Amino acid sequence: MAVDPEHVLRAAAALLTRKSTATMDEVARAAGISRATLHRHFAGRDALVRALEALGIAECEAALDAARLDEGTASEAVRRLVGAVEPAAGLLAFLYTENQLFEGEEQHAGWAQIDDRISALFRRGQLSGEFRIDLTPAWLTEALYGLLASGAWLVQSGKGAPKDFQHMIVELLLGGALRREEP
Amino acid sequence: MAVDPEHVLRAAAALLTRKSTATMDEVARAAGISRATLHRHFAGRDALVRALEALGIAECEAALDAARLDEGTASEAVRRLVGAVEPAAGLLAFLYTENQLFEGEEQHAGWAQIDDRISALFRRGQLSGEFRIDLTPAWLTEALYGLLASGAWLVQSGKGAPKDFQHMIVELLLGGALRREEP
DNA sequence: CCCGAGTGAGACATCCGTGTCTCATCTGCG
DNA sequence: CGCAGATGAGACACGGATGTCTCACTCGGG
Repeated sequence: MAVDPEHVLRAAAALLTRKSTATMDEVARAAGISRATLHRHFAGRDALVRALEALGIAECEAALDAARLDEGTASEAVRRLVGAVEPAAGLLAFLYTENQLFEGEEQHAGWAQIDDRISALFRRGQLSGEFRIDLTPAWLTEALYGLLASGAWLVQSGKGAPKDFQHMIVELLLGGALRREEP
Repeated sequence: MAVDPEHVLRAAAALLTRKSTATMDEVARAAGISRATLHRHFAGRDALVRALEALGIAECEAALDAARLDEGTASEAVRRLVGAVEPAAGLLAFLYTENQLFEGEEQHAGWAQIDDRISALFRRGQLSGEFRIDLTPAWLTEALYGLLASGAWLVQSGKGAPKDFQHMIVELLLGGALRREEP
């Protein structure tokens, strides 16, 4: 029975999201295949992570496309983006921390492109007067990543409901914790 | 010459913050001692991480004390807290990700206590009408952790200035990205 | 001065994950 | 039915990190 590489990647993502140090053997088990077969499809752990990275980037790009960042207000676009990226949040959180230990090596060019698209969204909001200008687009982008990871972690640990994911992140990112008189 | 365990811990924290997979040998080198001596003070890598955890908790508690969370408005307390915790942000970011792979094992009770103190601060802000009530204290606490990690990462990667650390985090956490007419 | 605690350097065994290989089994297709 | 390709199970060697041990050196106090 032919193995579906896509399915293997999904299983690997789901496992590594929870246990980033999982063994190749554990990944194989999680995917329901043997270690040998896993190795036939992905040369090694490195190749597997690279493939996951490519998957994460692809999902990110898809979410960016689906969110139509150029349409409507920047706030609406941010809300759509968070909603669209939610299913991939766990995988992204894994890759986010994984990337940080690539130290010397150059990171995948795809990330820079994603950074640019998100930064451009925040910049658009600033230029339209919608967002404050004392917080740099780079920081807002990084903060979005951090909040996505925190949100994914909160949901995964059971301390938050999945249905609140989008609301929690968008409201905090855009509105902040302070109470307002006026919307 | 007697080795100062405190100094060793500081060096280990500084290194592991940047490279979380650093070897015992690398840690020893970073601390300016031999691997044998490192092993005499910390039974193994596990013991070293536990000691770092204790250090991180202690610094967190110290920051919580220094921030005097019960005085003034909750906003002011949050600002003081972020400022006080900044020096330990790197270490905390390391422990934050490290804790997630403790999976089955019970995590150090100290973290729960810290969570409680921070959650209590946000709850105080909500009760006083200062903070909005549609975001749970648990989420605000988790979000603070995420923003601290993102901020530390931004500064460490050179994409942000250390002097902006406190402002970036506090302003985003409390005020959000939206521009306001009124302070 | 001498002694002992503490340290550095290195050897050594061990464990764990990895990568490769072989062989038996199974499945789908002609 | 029979074959070819794919899979599962396991053995095996390799490398890296770890933990332990020994031995020589040094520094500081009695």
